[in-house]
Amino acid sequence: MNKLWYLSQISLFDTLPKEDLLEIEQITPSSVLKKGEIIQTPTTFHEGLYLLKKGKLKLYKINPEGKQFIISILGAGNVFGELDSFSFGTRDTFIETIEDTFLCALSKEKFEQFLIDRPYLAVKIMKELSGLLNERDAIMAQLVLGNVREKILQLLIILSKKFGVPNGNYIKIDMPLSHQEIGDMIGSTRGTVTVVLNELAKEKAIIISRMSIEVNLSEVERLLHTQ
Amino acid sequence: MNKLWYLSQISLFDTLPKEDLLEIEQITPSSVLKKGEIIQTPTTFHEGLYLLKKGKLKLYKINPEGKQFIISILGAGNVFGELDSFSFGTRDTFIETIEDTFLCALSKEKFEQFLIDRPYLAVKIMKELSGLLNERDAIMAQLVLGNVREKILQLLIILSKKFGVPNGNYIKIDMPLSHQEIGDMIGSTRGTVTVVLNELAKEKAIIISRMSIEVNLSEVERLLHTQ
DNA sequence: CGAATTATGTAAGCTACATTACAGAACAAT
DNA sequence: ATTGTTCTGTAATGTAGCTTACATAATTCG
Repeated sequence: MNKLWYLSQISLFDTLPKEDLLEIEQITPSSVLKKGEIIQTPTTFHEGLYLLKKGKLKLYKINPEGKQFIISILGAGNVFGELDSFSFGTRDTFIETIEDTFLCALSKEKFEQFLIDRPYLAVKIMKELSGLLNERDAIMAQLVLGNVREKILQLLIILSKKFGVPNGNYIKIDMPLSHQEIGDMIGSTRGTVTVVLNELAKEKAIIISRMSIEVNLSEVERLLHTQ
Repeated sequence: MNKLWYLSQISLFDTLPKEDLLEIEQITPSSVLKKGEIIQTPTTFHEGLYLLKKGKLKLYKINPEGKQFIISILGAGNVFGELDSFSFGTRDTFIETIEDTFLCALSKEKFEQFLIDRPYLAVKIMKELSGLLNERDAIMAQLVLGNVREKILQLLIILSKKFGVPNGNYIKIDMPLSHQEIGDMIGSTRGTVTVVLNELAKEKAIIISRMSIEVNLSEVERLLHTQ
């Protein structure tokens, strides 16, 4: 599996012709990161865009009391980083790998030139950003309006759509995921998450084991809409 | 005050040369709406982009129990609407005027042609969307991590920066604003908002009267950061 | 293997905030 | 002026979910 294969998996660039992909491959230095490395904090970021080729990142904020809120999990194909006053929603956040990860970096100059040469890419990015924005709005509404059970149900739906791998009647969320981290994604606590997950497991909506969740998507969706 | 004046106030278009503004003016039909009109619901939207020339809109979602969450307030200079799979964060939302409002509409064809002719506009839109995204992330974190008092403090900061008019040592938020609506913006309730606002007024951080709030910005910021 | 670490289960007690309810004040409409 | 409507103040009561605490199981690491 060469570099080129990864690039074609990256949604933002998936409509580029082959010669463009080859060019990106040549101009982008790539880097390898171990699980648990912190790539960025609100005070230490460097300009540039990054393409996530393999692995997963969590994007989070921390409040003055040290409580963490995970805004989003990025997987292969996502882009992040900041250029001028432009970013993919990663400004003032912590970014940390939650798996071993491969990145490739696009410098400011390279990206700008790339953009000038290919006007259709800008439209693609506009749509990508617009999608992120709509997604965030939907999540925000659920975070504000729902109770913990509903928030967990919605989170499971989102994660299994984004990171799900079919496994019989269930969809396995392909990611190590502790109850604490789930709590940090929905603004709840470890203990409460444990209780709700066990409830849902008893109702056969999910199957849980240590650091792993499998989702019966249709059942979870049903539960969310019939609360 | 002619149409052209409004257009130059619109941030997305504020770097366009005069001849471009003139062209927009000619190609955009404008419309006038009374306070309280619902422009869009999740099921009734029509394609096109809209420039808000004067007035204010609220953008909100409603959950199955009928509870409302106001995602954002748009003022003069903001753009909204949807084209293809592209929007400014207004997908699946209700949009309602909270003041008498003037809009001008850009059709799909006009907008696309405009974009093709002016590549720098795409970059401007990318930055605009990216700014919205970062703003939403910051708000979301506060909504999840903060208590009601903190959420109100942050909201007052945002609103006074976006809609503030200096008035002595205070900044008047230039918008009719009930306690219910404030509750709907932060996921709280009318009664709780009343209590907290009266607390803040007693602490001289704000001055309140019916449907009106003036903010002592530095004091409000101090309170938020020293909780 | 044994020790240290991390994830999970569970429960008592507390608290911030919602719910509900009522009353007065400001405003709008006729 | 009178009536209806909307906004605001306040308080009693209820409760979801947080805090804290402790115990067990699973994993990692020396």
